[in-house]
Amino acid sequence: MTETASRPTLEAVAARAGVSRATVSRVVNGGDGVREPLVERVRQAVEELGYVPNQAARSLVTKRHDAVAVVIAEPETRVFADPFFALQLRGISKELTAHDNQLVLLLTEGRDDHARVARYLAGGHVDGALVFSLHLDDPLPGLIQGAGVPTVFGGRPGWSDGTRDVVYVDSDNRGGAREAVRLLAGLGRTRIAHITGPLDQTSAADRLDGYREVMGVNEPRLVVESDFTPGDAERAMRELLDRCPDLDAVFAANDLAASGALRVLRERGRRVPEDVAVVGFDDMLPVAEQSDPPLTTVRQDIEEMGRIMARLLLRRLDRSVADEAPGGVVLPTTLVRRASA
Amino acid sequence: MTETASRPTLEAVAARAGVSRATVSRVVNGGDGVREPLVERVRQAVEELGYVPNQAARSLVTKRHDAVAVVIAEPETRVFADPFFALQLRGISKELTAHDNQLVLLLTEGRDDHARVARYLAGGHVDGALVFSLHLDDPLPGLIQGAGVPTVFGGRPGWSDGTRDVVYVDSDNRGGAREAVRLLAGLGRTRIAHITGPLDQTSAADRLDGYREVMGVNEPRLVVESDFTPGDAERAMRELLDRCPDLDAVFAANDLAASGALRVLRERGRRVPEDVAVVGFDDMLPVAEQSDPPLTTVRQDIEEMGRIMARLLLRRLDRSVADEAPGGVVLPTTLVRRASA
DNA sequence: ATGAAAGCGCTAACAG
DNA sequence: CTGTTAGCGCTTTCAT
Repeated sequence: MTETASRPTLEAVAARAGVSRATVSRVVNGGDGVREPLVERVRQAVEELGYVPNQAARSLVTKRHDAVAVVIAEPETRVFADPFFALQLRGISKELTAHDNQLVLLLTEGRDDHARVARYLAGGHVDGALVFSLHLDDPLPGLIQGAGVPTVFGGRPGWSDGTRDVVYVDSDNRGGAREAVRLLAGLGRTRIAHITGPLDQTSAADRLDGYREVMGVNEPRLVVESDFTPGDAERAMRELLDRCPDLDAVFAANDLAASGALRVLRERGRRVPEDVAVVGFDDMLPVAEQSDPPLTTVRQDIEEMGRIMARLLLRRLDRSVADEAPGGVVLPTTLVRRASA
Repeated sequence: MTETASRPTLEAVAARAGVSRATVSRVVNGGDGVREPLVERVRQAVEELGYVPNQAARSLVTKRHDAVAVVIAEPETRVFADPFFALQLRGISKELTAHDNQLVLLLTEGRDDHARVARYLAGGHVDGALVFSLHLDDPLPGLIQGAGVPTVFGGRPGWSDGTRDVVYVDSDNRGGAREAVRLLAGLGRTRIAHITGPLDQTSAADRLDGYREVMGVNEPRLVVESDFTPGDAERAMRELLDRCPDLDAVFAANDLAASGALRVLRERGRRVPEDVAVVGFDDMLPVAEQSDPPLTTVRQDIEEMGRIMARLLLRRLDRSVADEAPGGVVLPTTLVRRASA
């Protein structure tokens, strides 16, 4: 590794081009109001010296960092077992880089990390934050709001039931669930069970709400709480089958859970979809397409969600004044019909 | 959002504590050579004002950023369909934050992005880079080496066959493959097929090598190239079955491919493991444990790989001089026995 | 052991 | 239009 040999500074470029630092700075930052011949000379010098602006110095004066933090708070390891965040990150990354912003990733694993993240955000290293707070009781969102950094949340934060002016992007979990259950009902199924996700997450709670809205009557025997994992969904499915041997459909809160349900159904000799129709949620391709039978499911465009979060934040950062639509953006879902229902 | 109200500076703390900026700086950075009573007073002032050092200002003088870039070059979307990178990121993140370093994530999607990444790295925003270069012909690694940033690679880079002094961390793909095939052979299987990964990736190539080493004879009819996805693995499995109807085992280059193979085997009426034994690679839990039957597979500790990469890089950064063991670190794999073989 | 002062590399008034 | 001049907030000699 060659010694970094202190990269050239503005000064050096200026000398080389025979102009002042200010002029070089102008050219480097867009070249407005500098006459063509000079611009050209400076460009040349920049090229020859391989000049790259020092971001630290720039930030020091502009107070801009062109960087945003992505905070993923996830106590459970589960999250990394599905491609959810990966997709979201990709969407975010695309949008951010399209606007020359860097993505600083902050993964948290527990209470200690919370303090660290709060400190980091308060330290003004980044211009804004994109936060995924999945749990109702998560203290992180509060800390972050306290840090005074413009923030957009991924998923409806549980603690902001309408009042606070948080900005968030979410899928239409409730609407999607309604669609799923309506499909099942339209198929003539009458005993439609629901395997929920962890109800301390708004996405799971909203899906349950959607289910209930369509079902009308509240039939607790048809609902069992689970945790979005296939393993626990198997347990849930068994419980459901024991309680209601005559159920003829199940709406699982996500595809992973649906795949667990499918397994139990097969093991118990129920044919899908003939005896029991199954609908999942997410349209996580590797799971939904590869399950047996392939899953009918509610698709949400995760990558797009990420992109929109980034876009919202960037817009907020641009117009320095807080403006327009503080609330939430809710993305539509679409039903994807495959073999399981 | 309250106006950021310009955070307190060192100056402010100094005033408050009745000392000089230099003293505050010393305390903030460890407090060596400052007498107890003063240290206490400064600490107090820092606390009261909620002072957080401005990283940009600090970097400007120290030329240190306490940040490292993680570059994930992935032309294919496939990668995000499995939790591989997520796990690796988590390992990296843990190690990095344990040493007060930030993680800047750079995702690339094509040629344009390469230039951008190279520029970013050359721009000296980060102290080092962790790079995942999975393809033989990837130009990125070269660009990065050119940028003169200390780098550790994830996975053996294809272009560095022994010569260049690259640092990398990899699983023992070849050894793991050998173990898998030996198990199958030990089970009395004699016609062991192999579904490979994309052979322009060293991991896939190494696994194939391991397979061949144990098989001894080169029997091309038993090997078909695939791409790590379940869908294409199905195609591969069918081809294999057509060419060698009497095969009695298959070693798939990863769990996803194994799951595809399993599906075709079932569809063709072959019992697993009675008729055909199957072994995968990765031990990607949601896939390996949930497949039917559960997969016997070669486990690699992805998270640990990430952690070690970070550790290596951090060590490199500490001792400013290039020192010791430049080569590669190869992590052992372990065979996990489940029902499929 | 502490303080004074000199920049780090850049942008942003302000002159000219 | 271009150059001059102040700093941005911090670390780091160098005195004291």
